[in-house]
Amino acid sequence: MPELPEVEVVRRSLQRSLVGDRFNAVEVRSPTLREPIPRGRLRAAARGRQVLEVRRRSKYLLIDLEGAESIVVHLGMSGRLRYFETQDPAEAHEHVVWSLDSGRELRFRDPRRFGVVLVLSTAEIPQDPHFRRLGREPLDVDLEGLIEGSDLRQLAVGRRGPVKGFLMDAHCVVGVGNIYACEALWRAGIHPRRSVARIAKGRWDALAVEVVSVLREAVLQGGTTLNDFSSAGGEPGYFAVDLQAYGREGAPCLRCGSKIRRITQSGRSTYYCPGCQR
DNA sequence: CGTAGACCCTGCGCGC
DNA sequence: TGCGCGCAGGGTCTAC
Repeated sequence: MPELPEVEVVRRSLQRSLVGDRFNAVEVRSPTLREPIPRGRLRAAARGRQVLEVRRRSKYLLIDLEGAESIVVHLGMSGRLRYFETQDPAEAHEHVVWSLDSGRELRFRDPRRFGVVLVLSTAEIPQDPHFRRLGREPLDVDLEGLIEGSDLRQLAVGRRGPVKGFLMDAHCVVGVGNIYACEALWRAGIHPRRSVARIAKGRWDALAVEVVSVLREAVLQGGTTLNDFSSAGGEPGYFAVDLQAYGREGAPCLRCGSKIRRITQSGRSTYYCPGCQR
């Protein structure tokens, strides 16, 4: 479900309506997601603590609480984090349900259970295995600025293999998943199988520009809803209509008219235009 | 060190 | 209608 834009959209809706609210209880309904859910720590963190801020690092949501602890949520492939009224009927696969002082509930639902829910102290976060080796935020305006061609080129030094895998490797650049990797490469006119060792300086620049623009546009459109993605308030995203390569196998390229092709790379579908991606 | 493949898990749409 | 297959937005571990 979620790449950087979708996680960012959820973050923004939580930031708007969760900050200032207070957790008062949590119910853990399944023992394990991708990792065991830390019941005890989650319960302690839910006891009367106010939400100070909701942040994002890579595809992780960080719900900062009083007491210098954060509830950390990763949505995996099928995870959703949404609030509900208490009387709203429960759906299948609601693994964690928090109740809030406002009377609402925050529910984490994840049929495939590739997601993660944990609690970390502020001090633990940078050292934690989930965060320690993460790469560059492409849209981090405050700290490092937008990602540039020179950043990508440096990150790719010593690497081999196709550029699509490089873009999707969170140890290099975070937040770019299968959809936006395909879209950025289409926009930049770069073949997804091209080796990172064979990309000229100017093309790295173009790629960085397109990574930034596709992610930004997707955030503005509320993310990409293919199946069931929604913000924390339940609104779908509208970027799917702007996808120009992903999911368009056999359809004409919107730039050159060639048929969009689907191939498999590292077990994931790649969509690209054989006519204008080189 | 880096990369490719298997694997984690459930649901959906398709062809038969 | 029912069944099997392939596919799905992520990440980690293992074997090379």
